Formats: sequence, structure tokens, C-alpha cells
Amino acid sequence: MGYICDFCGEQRSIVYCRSDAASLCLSCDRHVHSANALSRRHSRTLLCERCNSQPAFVRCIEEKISLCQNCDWTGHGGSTTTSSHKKETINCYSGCPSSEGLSTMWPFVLDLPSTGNSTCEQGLSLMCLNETSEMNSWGPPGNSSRQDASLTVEVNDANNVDKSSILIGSSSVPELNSPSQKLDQPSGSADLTLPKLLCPGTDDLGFCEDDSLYEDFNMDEVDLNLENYEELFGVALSHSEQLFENGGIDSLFGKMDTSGADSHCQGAVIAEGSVGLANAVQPTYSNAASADSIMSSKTEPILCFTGKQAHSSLSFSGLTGESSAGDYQDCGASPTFLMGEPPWCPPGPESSLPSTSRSSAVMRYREKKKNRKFDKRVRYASRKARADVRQRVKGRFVKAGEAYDYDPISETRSF
DNA sequence: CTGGGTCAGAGGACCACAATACTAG
DNA sequence: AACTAGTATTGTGGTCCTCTGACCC
Repeated sequence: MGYICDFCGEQRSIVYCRSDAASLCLSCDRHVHSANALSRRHSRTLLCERCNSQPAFVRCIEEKISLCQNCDWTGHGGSTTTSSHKKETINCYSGCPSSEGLSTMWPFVLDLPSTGNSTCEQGLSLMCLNETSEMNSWGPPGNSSRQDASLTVEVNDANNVDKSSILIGSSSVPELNSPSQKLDQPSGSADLTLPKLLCPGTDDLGFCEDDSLYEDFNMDEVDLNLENYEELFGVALSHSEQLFENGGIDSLFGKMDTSGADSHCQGAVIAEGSVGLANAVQPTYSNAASADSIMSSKTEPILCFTGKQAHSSLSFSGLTGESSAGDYQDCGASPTFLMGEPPWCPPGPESSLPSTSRSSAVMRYREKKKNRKFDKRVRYASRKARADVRQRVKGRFVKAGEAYDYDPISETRSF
């Protein structure tokens, strides 16, 4: 499905909302996302024109088609002829942009139907394109006017390095080598490549038809990693502290959205979420990395962009990521950066940080971790939408028309 | 060292009902 | 085989309750 708008069921769906896990036509997109301030913050992007079920992240200029990570890989990864296709990253957006705004952002979509006037259009004329730039750090260069977020700056720099976001092929897809994979494939794990991970047993398709493959992926593991953070790296907290300070991790994790089934298949596309970035800065990892170094890599989400181009395989440990990769993609940052510490990144001066800032960083980290919700995964956005507006008594749903003590819409109580 | 009291946090139950899945004709 | 009607099951979020472990005396 996904070809028809999930909301009206009539128009062809154009955009994909990760938060709602819904494919929408532009009209319904504006309608739905102009409902309130929260919905306006939903990050949307074009819908993959191949599988019609996943958010597109790249557009093949030569084929003139928008593709999700999976379809991009299946379509371009295997063939040498197609892998050289020029591609352009696709921005995501939020708010209620005008059709002009969308045309600006997606110039290749020339026939965008008129989206009419939205109630929030004026208020959002600033449109969250700026916001998008922050969220979608792999967007075209120059989108981001803010320079205070190190992550965004570095990423945009990466894009600058990467020839204005024109990407050549998917050949940079890193090899994955997690312990679990090693278990499954004890031999030749070093050669484990994405297609194998994507759709075992299929060489050419793999359009996310086997969701069970990623069924067990969840953020719990990531959370677990973070939970052991201090125990494992009490001394090496400073990397993350800096990210906390700069809003780096916060901007990444804080915008994570584990809801929606849209993350299917994206888990296997780990580190491909920002191919441009991966091309520009792909850390080198040894497949023979020790468990310690692997642990160190995955638990120190360090951004250390030096402009080097390194292309090799990398190892993930425990980053099993339905939510992981998908969410990383959502915020535009490759898990490559989050999970890995480039070997060329020298031990920074962070170790000399004052203990007060460290403790404060730890406190902030704990606070943010406490406020995060990784495990909740909404399978049916429609049901969630209904639950969000239902009246309750002491948290319990009440029959329609009966007295209630909590109304999510009006935030009022009937008695 | 042991037992009792207190506190905080985690996890599960509960509710109504639309959406979805399943079965029978 | 395809369709329709009826029935059963699922999933959604906020609040309350119970359980467990930590801590103190």
C-alpha cells in the first residue's frame, strides 16, 4: 500500500510522515499537520516512488525517481551501471510549507499540486525549512544558517566537501559486522555486506517485505548502552558531554521518533542514512576490533570530522537498529558518527575538563535519558490519533458522553 | 548483622472503542 | 473464487496500584 493517501484514501500520496507513519497527499499533509503545534513539528519527506511505503532520502537524477534507502541500495547498489547514477539528497520538512516552499526545497517535483492556503501557512512562513536544516543535517549546503550546533555545522561541512550533495552511487555503504551477525555468519563475517543483511536469500528484491527480520530491533539495546555509559566510560564522558553541551546528542536523540512502522528495513541500511556523509567522512574500523574497542565505539557517540576521506568497513556492536537507523536517518545523521570514534580523532583535551562540568553533564545526561522514551512504538497512527483525543477518568477511557476528568484536547476537566 | 519502616521507581492493569482480523454463509 | 455480514481481537494513552529494591534507624 502507501500509494494512496492514508488520510483521504483518494489522492496519490506524495509525502511520508514518520511520526504518523502515514503516506499523505499534499493536501491532507497540510490539513493534518496544521492541526496543532505538535503535529506541525512532524518531520516529513517525499515518499519513495518505488516501494511507496518508505520515506525517500535520495533522488536519482538520472532515473528521476525518489528512493528510500532500501530501494536506493537495491536499485543502485548492485549494478555498476546504476551505481554511478547521480543522486541528490532529499530534505525533510516540518510545518505547513506553501507549495512554493516545497518547490524550492524539491525543485525536481515540478508538478506539485496546489496545496491551498493553510491556517498555519502564514505563521510558518519562516517555515520550518530552517528547522529542517537542523534536523536534516544532510540537506543541501547552505540551508543551515545556524552555526551554533556543532553537529549541523560539521555535517553541512561534510556536504560541502561532498560536491553540493550530489552523490555518486551507493558504493560507500559500509560493511556491518556486529556480534549477532557474527553469530549468524561465523565465517566470512568480515565480508558481510548490506544486501545480505537486508534480505537474506534475496539478491535483487528486498523491498522490506520481511519485516520480521528487524522485529527484534529496538532502542532498548541502545538505551542499555547508554545506561552503562558511566560505568564503562566514566573517564571518557567528555565526548558526549561536549555533544550534550552543543546539543548534538540532544538534537539526535531528542528528535528520535520510535513510533511508526516506517523504520522497517531502514535498520539494515545502517550508516547509509547519509550517504553523502558517509562518502565524505567514513571512519575506518577494523573488523578485528576487540570487544572493548567495539564497545568503546558504540558508546561514544563522537563527531570528529576532519575532512578526511576514509573508506573502509566499520564494525557495529549491538547496534541493531530498526529504530536506530531509521531514527538516525530521521535526524539526518548517520549512525556511523554516533556509533563510531574515528581512529584519527586524537584524545581530546576533554579529559582535562573540570569535574564540575563533567558532573553537570552527567546530570544533564541522566535527566535527558530519563525523559526519553525509546521503547514505545506506535503501530497504528490512527489509533494513536484517536487515543490522543479521547476523554478519560483517572487515565481510563470513558464512554462517549459520560463525565470525564481529563480532556486531551481542551486540557480541561468536566468536574 | 538483622528486622522494620519509608521512599522512589518500574511495570502492569484498567478503561472505551475504532480499526483490524477472522469466520461463516 | 469472490463477496458480504457478523463476530472476535487488537491497540491506543493517562492514571492508579502493586511490587521491588535501596536506604536509614
